[in-house]
Amino acid sequence: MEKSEGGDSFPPNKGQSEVVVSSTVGTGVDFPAKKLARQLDFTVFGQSPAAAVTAVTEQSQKIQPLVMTTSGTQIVPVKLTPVQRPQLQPPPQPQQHMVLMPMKQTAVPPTHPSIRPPKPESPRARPRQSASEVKDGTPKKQKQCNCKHSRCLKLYCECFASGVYCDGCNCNNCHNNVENEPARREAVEATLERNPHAFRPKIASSPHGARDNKEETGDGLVLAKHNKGCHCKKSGCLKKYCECFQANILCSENCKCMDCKNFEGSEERQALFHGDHANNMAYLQQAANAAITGAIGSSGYGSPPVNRKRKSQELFFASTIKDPVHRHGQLQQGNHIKSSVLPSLSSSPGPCVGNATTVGPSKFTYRSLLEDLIQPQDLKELCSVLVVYSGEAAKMLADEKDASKKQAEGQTEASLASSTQERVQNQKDSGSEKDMLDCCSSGDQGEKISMEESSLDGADVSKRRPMSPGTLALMCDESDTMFAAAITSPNDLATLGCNTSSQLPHGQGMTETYAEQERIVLTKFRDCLNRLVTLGEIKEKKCSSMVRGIDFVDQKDMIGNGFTTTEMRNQHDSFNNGVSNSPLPQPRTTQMFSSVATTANNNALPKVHRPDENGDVKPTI
DNA sequence: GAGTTTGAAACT
DNA sequence: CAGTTTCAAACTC
Repeated sequence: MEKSEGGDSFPPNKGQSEVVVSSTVGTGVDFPAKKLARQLDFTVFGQSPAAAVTAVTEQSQKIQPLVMTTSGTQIVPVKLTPVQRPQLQPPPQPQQHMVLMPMKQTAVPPTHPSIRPPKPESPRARPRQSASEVKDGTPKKQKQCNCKHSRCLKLYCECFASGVYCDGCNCNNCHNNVENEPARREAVEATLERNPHAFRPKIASSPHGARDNKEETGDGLVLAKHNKGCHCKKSGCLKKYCECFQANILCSENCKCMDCKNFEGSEERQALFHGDHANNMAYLQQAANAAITGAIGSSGYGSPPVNRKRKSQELFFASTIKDPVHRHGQLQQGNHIKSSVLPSLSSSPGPCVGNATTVGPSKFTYRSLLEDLIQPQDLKELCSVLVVYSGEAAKMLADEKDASKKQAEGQTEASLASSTQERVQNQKDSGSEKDMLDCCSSGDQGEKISMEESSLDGADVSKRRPMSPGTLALMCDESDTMFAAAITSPNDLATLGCNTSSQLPHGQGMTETYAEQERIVLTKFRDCLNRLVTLGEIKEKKCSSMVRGIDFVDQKDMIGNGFTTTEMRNQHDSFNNGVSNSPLPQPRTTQMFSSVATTANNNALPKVHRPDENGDVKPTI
């Protein structure tokens, strides 16, 4: 098997087309490739060239011929996608893959545009800083070695081990370049002679390569094994000295390490994990984003690998409680039902839930920063307010139109007739407002706040009684299909509209009213969302500052169900209170709602009372 | 930035 | 295969 994988045939033989030589562990998680360069995967020979090509990133700035084969195949080192760095390393970085390039029966190493000029002695640049490390999430250049005595022709040299020429490295007496290709080739052969697997990936044991072997569990955990295993003695396998740790994998039975702490459940490992994340704002932001977008799981947010090795220590599930993130996830599980009723605004949907319910105790998921901030009743009230706004807008427009119409025609009509019409109109207005409030109250009474239910409600209501365009607009996402199916003719549309709209004499007026209603509703809704964003940012900052406090015990009250700091609690309450008349300065959440409510006709806003979470009845709208 | 520590690679 | 040395990255100060 290995003979055919290319590792033994470095240069490989029988390469016929451009294929990816290494897929390594490019899982997308953020950690520097570093020594993982030696995880070059020769096991994927035979993969489709298309897949191979797509696997190569544009960062293949260092595409260089590496080894000439006797069978017309050339291994070309290429930079590849970032490899996952242990949870401690936030940013991704390019990794190197090797691509077999078809040769043209020439023993001369083909030149490549990206081949840099020979560099006998590289000037110092950033010593000991991987060029491929990234800062601020921006991928940087490939790692640069600092070899001094190996001429970059031994596996000590990461460039050499990666199968790439040194490029911009800080090495001395470098022979890992095109000008020293003969010596380089000789070194490769010698290396392969010593160890036929020298250029094979270190991480992964599957014949399909590292990628296949590094299973991701959905939350960033990587299941993989170091082929040879580490032999750490003093680092506890919790430093980058350890290749397993560096590869973001747990030590396995292949390892011969001493005092290993790189296993799932290791308190030290988790403590390290926590501490690093606590100081890493990027992770917080990433988690927040993941929660919001639902892009949770495989690579968005580093997490400890699953247990692969339990030497002398048992799993400490309880220890994960120390982990704010873990606890977060656990609480998320417990809180899922509650949060799931707000799929669009609250926690992230599927992935989060799936992970939380299917993975082991050390897995964690992410919650929206707004999860505990927005309650179902909040949404209900928001919808109610918007519906009221819609009705008010329609009413005002109708009044204006009516007034202008009367001004135009009133000159010639009897004052009695005019006043009669006005009375009728007012009655209609009242009726429309009443209808709209009925719509709202119907929603309230139903207590069906979940999106799916509200959608059904909307469909039912639309059959029973007219709905304002504002209401329909609020339901557009959920009931588009039903709404479209229900409206089979313009008459239906008119029927669906609230009476306020139907009272308008002309379709044109109705359209304008609808437009105005929609504009108002959407504007207010946008304002609410903007404020939610602000609140989320506030919460994030708060979370971050507390996480930085190192004292994770205190974070219990911050993350998860207990995330109700005074500020956020107030915000939440104010959210519920809406346009409460509290003399105290209103938190931002209050402003979010009050801005909606106060800009409307205050006299038209109904007073709705409902018990809050604590059973207290408070005025809301 | 210099010095130390560490563990893989190389060597015996 | 085991022990030692070399080496360069990781780490510390």
